[in-house]
Amino acid sequence: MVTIQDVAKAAGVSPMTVSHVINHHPHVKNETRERVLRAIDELGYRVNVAARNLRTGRTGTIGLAVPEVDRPYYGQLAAEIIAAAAGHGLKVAIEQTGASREGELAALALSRNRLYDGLILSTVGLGPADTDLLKVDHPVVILGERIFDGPVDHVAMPNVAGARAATAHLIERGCRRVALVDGLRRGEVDVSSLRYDGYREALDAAGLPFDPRLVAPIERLTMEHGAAAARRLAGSGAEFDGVFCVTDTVAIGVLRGLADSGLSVPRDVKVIGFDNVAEGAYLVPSLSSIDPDHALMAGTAVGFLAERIAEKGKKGARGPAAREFIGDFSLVARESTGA
Amino acid sequence: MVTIQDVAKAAGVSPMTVSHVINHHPHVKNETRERVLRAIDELGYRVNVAARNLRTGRTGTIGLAVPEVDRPYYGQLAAEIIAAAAGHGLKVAIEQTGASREGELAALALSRNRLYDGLILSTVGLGPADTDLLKVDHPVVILGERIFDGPVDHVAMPNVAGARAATAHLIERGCRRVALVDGLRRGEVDVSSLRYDGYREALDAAGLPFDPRLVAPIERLTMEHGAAAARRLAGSGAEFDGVFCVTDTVAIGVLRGLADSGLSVPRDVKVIGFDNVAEGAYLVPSLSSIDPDHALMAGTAVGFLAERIAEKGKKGARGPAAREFIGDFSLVARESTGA
DNA sequence: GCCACGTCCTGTATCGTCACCACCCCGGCA
DNA sequence: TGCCGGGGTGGTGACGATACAGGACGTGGC
Repeated sequence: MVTIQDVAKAAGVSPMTVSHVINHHPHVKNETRERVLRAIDELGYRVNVAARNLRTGRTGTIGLAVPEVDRPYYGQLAAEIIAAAAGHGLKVAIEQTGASREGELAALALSRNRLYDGLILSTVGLGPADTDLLKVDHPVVILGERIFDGPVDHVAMPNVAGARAATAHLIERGCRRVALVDGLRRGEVDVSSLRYDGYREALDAAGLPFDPRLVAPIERLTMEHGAAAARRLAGSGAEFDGVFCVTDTVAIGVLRGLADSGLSVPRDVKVIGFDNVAEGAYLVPSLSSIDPDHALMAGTAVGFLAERIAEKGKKGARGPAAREFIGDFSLVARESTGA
Repeated sequence: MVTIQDVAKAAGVSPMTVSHVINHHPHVKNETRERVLRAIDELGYRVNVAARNLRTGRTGTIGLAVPEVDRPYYGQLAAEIIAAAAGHGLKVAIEQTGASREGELAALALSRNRLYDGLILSTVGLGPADTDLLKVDHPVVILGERIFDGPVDHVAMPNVAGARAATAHLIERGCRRVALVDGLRRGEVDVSSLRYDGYREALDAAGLPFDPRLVAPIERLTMEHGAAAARRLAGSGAEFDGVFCVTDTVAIGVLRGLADSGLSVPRDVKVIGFDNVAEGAYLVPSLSSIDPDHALMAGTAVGFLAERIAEKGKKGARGPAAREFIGDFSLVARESTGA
């Protein structure tokens, strides 16, 4: 294995000069630099990242903990995060938490082992009760929802407002009995609870009554459960002419379930989702959705994290207190809520 | 920062003993072990992964280079790989190559920097001409297609056989004019070329003529391009009653494009894809596809890589020569090829 | 009584890099 | 002439862990 020493010897300089060249430090004569670069090339020298990491205390890698990358939403999120991180010279390692509290804690632990410079955590399992666990001395950014008064930076979706807009859109399009397919509401700050709130607000604003029979809770936010929920709704005898689905992934399942039940979208029932995953535009009927501007959210999350990582370098200032960014959204009306 | 030395001092043992405890080495008295564990706990000691990596020459992380994780297929592949790697105690960092040759080379370079113990490369841009570039001294497994006589392990899809089966299925269901939507065929070993071969074989076997007007090449294997291709086909005046799509992602677009053109699936046109992505089962109509057993392929790829990594540890034997595993497949018939 | 062996533990020497600081040299300026 | 400053370069010493070799001690066989 060829080390920096070997290169130094070959180029007739000290290892430090080689290091300066590698790291683009100034104060190296052009001629020297070129001699070093030539030696590097000839010997086929490659920096040993592990040694550098040890010396600098940085790994150049951040962790991204998501429930499962194979759900469309998280895959697209991961892609955005990776792209944004690349802009900061950071690599991204993905942890799958399986949407469980344990998985999320395990990801936190890895970060604590200095395997990652920082962690972007897309929480599902952690709740306000766990804020203490987040009081760690390494950079963490929570992405996707809000942990009330958490001690770390948050990049949150416009959950309530988006859900309200989605529901209002259904109502505008003529729906009077809007169903809701959402996940288990465990507290005040999980996606399902927040979007439920938005749904309720929109009903209230329109003066429509809330009918608990139109709420179909599902255990996991998957296509499978979405489809089952739609069939359950259709089979329950409760009348409904619109469905707000807590995520697009669920909505894809719901569209399927409605078809299974012989209901036509948008004629019999209008459907809207949340997340605006790429697939939505290509479904038949195409899926209306709330678009939370993933790129901006991903960019902001990575930006927050990068700042925290940078400020750990300097000893002084701990930087600003926990920040919160709530993304904006736009409504994308497509065929599933069409006339 | 608390180091192994601090723990050793607190527990009244040598750093090595602490190391042994951490790494579950035998030959440590129970009482000693517990004393050490208590010290670790009290001091809040965490191993410094960077230092361990430097000393052992391993990082415990493998790279997974895919074109883009936000395409359903690669997202699902990534999920399987991450799960399989976890079984070997390996983390996975994802590189997005953007389906370009440069991106794939960049991923190789990172691996060469010992940032990763090994690399799983889902090639799209590299061709047989690049086999030399793969002659590297660190573990690499090519996943997804075959680079002819490459010097590294391969885990390939049953591309030709699968495509033949898909096309034959359309023919069995009564199609006589089967169109093909595939990517650019650049050589002999890219996905598009191999699946094209399978398509041709099935036509020949059924005694159906090949009509070049029924081949719609697209630049990138995306939903967008798939939809455009379908509209092009429908508008071209060429008659067709079946479409084999080179991937499911493309097929999702094709279904959309056919709907835009007023064609009904499966009544007017039957459609089949390749990959069996999860979404396929929930589309309306649900998508018939070739299921290549992702879990097995992912498991095999990770297994190959893990073996190579292990054998690098011992100095002797370079292990077996380049291996090749071609996965099996099954045909999943759904509504899109229904009566 | 002696040796061989297994268990349990330790001292020391790196792994390859970069931070820190010292240093040299030379031109410019008082 | 002497001093200063800064561009360019190098020496030293960790970073925190583990590999390796080996030592102390106890046990058991002959």
